Amino acid sequence: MGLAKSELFTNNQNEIAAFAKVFGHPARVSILQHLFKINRCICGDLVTVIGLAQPTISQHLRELKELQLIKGTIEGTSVCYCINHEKWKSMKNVLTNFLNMDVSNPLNCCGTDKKQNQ
Amino acid sequence: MGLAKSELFTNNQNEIAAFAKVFGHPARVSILQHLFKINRCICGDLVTVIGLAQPTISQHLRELKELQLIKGTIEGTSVCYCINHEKWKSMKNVLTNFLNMDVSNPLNCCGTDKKQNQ
DNA sequence: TTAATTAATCGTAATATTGCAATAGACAAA
DNA sequence: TTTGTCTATTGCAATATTACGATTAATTAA
Repeated sequence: MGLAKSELFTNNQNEIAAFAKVFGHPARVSILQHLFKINRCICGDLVTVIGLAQPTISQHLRELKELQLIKGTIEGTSVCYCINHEKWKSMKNVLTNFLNMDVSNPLNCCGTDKKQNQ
Repeated sequence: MGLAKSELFTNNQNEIAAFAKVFGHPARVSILQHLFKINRCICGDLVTVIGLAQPTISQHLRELKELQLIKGTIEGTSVCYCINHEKWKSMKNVLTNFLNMDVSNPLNCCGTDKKQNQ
């Protein structure tokens, strides 16, 4: 199918998945790291820095823009992209909450004497 | 192509993407939340709780197992799954480092007087 | 042994993702 | 206006993902 049955899940679960999904490609990770590093960037830079074709970079930028994690400002013929700090902060909250899940009893719940299925 | 050019990126970038990717589906988010909540789970439970078919759940469990975020122990005819806390902790480190990126100057790098490209 | 239970695997259909060449659109410079 | 520069969009090919019915494999119970 290729299509997640999102109606089976809570808004929070779908939101976590949506943010995680956009980080699920190293090019987008790399783009974000670059944007944080230089705090200003145009698309052409990224093509050189990353080594993917211009339409590919543009496509990855669009996915980041759709989640509002970055914003772009037109400057003449080029576009200046930068991190949307407010959105980044709220995304970080959502994901950090998920990553910080913990159990009352952190001991191994499965018997170590049993056969490990893997 | 559908295939990421992972050779263009650092090990760290690929690792971040791999972890994020596995969280990029709400079913896997839900499975992990359930495992944290009850600290012990058999596959059949998940099929009931989540509402996807058994082969689908099994497939999602395999992806989580491949990254060693969970482990399964055979108990009779069923399999007890639980969080691999050591791996969860190291994954959390990797992703938290990424999410905690910050810039020296958190001000908007793009002029607000310019046209917003979106 | 036979039957029942449980989870993994296989096979397949539908859809999504990745990547890029070609093109289009927007702007600046000449 | 024309030309050059930069980014977005379109269209497409290759591959990946999601989901599930059917089956298999492993174990337990009768």
